[in-house]
Amino acid sequence: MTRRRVANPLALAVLSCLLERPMHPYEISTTLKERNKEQSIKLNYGSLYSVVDSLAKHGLIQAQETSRDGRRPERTVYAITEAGQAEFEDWLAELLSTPAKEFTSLEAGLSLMPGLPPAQVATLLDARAGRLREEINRLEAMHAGARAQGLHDLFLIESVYRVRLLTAELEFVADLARDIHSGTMPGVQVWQRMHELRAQGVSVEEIFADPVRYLGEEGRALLPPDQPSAG
Amino acid sequence: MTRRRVANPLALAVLSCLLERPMHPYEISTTLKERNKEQSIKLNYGSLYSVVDSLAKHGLIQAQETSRDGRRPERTVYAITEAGQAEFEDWLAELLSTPAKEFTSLEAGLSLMPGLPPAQVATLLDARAGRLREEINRLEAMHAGARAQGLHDLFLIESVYRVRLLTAELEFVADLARDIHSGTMPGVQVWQRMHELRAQGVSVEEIFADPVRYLGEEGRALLPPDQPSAG
DNA sequence: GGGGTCATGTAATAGGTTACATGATTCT
DNA sequence: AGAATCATGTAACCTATTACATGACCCC
Repeated sequence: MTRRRVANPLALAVLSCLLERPMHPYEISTTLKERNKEQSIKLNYGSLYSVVDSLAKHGLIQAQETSRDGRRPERTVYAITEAGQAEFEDWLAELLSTPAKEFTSLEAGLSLMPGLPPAQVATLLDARAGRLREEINRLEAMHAGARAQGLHDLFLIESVYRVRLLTAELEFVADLARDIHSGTMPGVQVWQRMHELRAQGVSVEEIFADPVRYLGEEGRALLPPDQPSAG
Repeated sequence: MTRRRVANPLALAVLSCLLERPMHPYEISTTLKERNKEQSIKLNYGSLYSVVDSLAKHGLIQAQETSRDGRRPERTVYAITEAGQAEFEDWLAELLSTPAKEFTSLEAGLSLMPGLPPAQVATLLDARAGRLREEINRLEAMHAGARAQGLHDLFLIESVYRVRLLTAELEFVADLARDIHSGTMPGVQVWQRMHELRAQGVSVEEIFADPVRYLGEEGRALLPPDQPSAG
């Protein structure tokens, strides 16, 4: 059983809007955009209507009225219920207090990194570092502007956090690219050699079957680590 | 149009296995688990079979044979195609070189943080910091063990990265909790006051309509920042 | 020899994303 | 007056997750 009846974080954003006053879905979406929440919570129209339906079905919000403005489509206005307020508080508390296992795309990439030759990987990481610098600069310029307008950091907090994460990522990526380029990192030679062998038509399977033959003593690191090497 | 025909990162992991040799889906899943890829790429059975079907439909892998071992269910063995190899390399290169916009749950939480009173938020963040410390310790112990076995950092790289991110998160969270607790952070007083008013039954809408009345001069920060304040 | 767990997968359902629809307003 | 954009939503499709199924092996 999934923890929450409605699991999409967009639902939490919807609740937060309705906590202020009743709105119809389109208005919710524009409100979220105005306040830049869509930078932190994925928003798209299709999902929004799904989520609103689902919240209503579970009694966390309630359709209030259906109005019509001229010949525009009908708009259904929703209000939050007591159950919805409770869910909002509980959910937000959970988000803040409990780290979730997140799967980032870089982590996925790193875990399969040996699938490309080291020189190429280092170059790709350099490119990433460049893009990270750009993004960090963009965000910091934005913060400076906002502060100049007299806005407190509290209103930028999620973006400040994002910059911190991006900075940590940048340091990591830049260091790693350097270590691979320079070849000083242990294991890079073996990695390089594996790609040379594959280019010569030796299959990965063969190499794994007898790594020491193909890779020399260094290849021993590819053997299953569980065997207690006697002596 | 979605960038890739098959978008789930699990598909990339599948391709990486088949690059080594043909396998059937269950074997792919055990291989990924053995190598701890499931720490970095979300794996579950249902998705695996979806993804394999989809890869086959798009010609990135090919069913080779259907064998049967005693009375066990039939197993279909798949091999990677040339198109699949190309896709693997291109996709992996993209993952490494191009930061994707990721939506983390903490960022979502931070962006709605004012929905709970400051003291509670600070306490929740303290709890998070504790959990982060535990997780970091757990991972570092694991790394130490792996290195003692003679494993290179290259084989731990995705986990080392994860520790870096968790550490950055921890620093941020601990600092923020401290600043909120101490009340030194600008804006915390207003935030606190808003919750007191709400507890007295004043709606968010009313406060926003006349923030200076309810919150004093500090409330001016809640007014839309775009108005050029004459003078 | 019965209860768990491994091996292997199928089916049903729920959730999310893309594409489409349609009248109103505004711009040139 | 035609093009673009806003306002508002519906429907179809695709993906992913959960639940279920079923025989084999292993342990006590």
